[in-house]
Amino acid sequence: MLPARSRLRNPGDFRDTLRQGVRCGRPSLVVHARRTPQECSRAGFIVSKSVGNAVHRNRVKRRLRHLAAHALASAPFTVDVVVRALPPAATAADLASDFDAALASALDRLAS
RNA sequence: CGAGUCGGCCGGGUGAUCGCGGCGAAAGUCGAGGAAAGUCCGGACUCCACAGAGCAGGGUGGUGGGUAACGCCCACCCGGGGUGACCCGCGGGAAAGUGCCACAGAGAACAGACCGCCCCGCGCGAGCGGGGUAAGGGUGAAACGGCGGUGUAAGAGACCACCAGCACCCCAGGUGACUGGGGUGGCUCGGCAAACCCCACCCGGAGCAAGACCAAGAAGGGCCUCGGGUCUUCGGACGCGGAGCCCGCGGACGCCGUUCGAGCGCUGCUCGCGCGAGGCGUCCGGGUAGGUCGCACGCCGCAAGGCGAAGGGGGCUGGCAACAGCUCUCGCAGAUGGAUGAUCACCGCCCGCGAGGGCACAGAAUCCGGCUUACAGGCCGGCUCGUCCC
RNA sequence: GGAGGUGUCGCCUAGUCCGGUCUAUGGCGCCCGCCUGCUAAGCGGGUUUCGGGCUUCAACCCGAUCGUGGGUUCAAAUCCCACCACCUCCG
Repeated sequence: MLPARSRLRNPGDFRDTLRQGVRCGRPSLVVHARRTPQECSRAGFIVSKSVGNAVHRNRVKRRLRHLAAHALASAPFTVDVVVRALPPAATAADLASDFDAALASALDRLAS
């Protein structure tokens, strides 16, 4: 999954990424991303109470983190990414394709 | 065999690949629950100087025991339900006091006469007036013991026998709640304390965002209002800037105070006991939201090792039991935008003819003991009733 | 993690402390009528919801209902217990 240095860990980083980054939505989630001068890419996740109880929220967060670990390793440049999970994420079978599509679109817009 | 009742336990398994957090130099090793939940109780621990007294306030409420403690658990008593096993009960006090008992009804706690019954007087009569009467009717959730007899104008514990109930006394049993038996008394006394209250016992307050240490910085945050912007379902929502007010840090000035003592002691008052050199007001300046410990077995020791624990399991002893004692042995999640996961295969269970689909409730956040609530499916045992067979 | 608060008609509320005709008060909204040439405003009336009597409609009547479920009481929106949902605060 993601080691601790590849995770966003304070509120300031979250806020900067949400406000200054590009945004791409899919039915089950929204991806915010921005380029960063850090040595490695980082990811953070926002899973609100409307997604489900603690078990479902943890499961969604872990699946997303697993997907992000592969995706960020193959990104062409280092980025900070914040993924906001929407209520359909709890039961979405195509969470992986939604995430990949949203992140690819975000990286395209950052590259241009 | 059928129906029922009570209790205990489990909560998918194995393997492969890729990963995450703690510890470790590495190899490696450990890594969610019976409820981790709700936060309803009780403790440990930390700070408030100590955790003191009285009042106020809050809690508990049959008895005896268990426990670190409890509002929890066990056993027994009483009341109610059930043929029974068994279940349910905030289960002290209503002759300490205050209060309430709507509507209906004559009358609602002091007694009381609407209908009826009886007597007397008046009247031709229907009836009217006065008195007696709580046995009958009616009202109500509740109407001042029950059945029978004596008695009487009619009646009435007015009197009698039996029964129920109350108070007191004696005897027996029990640690006790209480139970059984006998006697005396007045003849009978309503309900509500999850109404105030009285009685007995218990409770100091806050909580790991407690608290301790280190580093950095001298900045901000909140409320309200005005201006303008974006979106709008026209209700409003979300950013930006300015003025004012409040809070926190530093500085300046003024006032009060340093044993004749300001102020403080984190729920209110009084007392007592302390701490105590700063406190209050005005003006000016201006921004950190970091880390380590607490914290995961602890303590002592350089070490070898030793000692200990409200932890799990086994055994023995005591006890009806809850539980306690002794002994052996095992294990120890510790994250902080928060690890404990993902994919696949086989087996197991459920639904479906099949293809196939599904596998409950639910995720540690300082740690324990309880309670309550949620929960697919499964396992084990005790007991009761009914029917049949031996 | 901890500390508190609130649930009453479509919406906002009163009533809860101290139990009783509460078949739940008021406002907004909605419906009907009057007024007007028409509308607005104004005036008058009705309106919690569900089930049943009940049948073509209307009117009327009965029962339940104050977040949910139990309990105390003759009687519960009100008192007690448990649960559910939502909201606020903390350095």
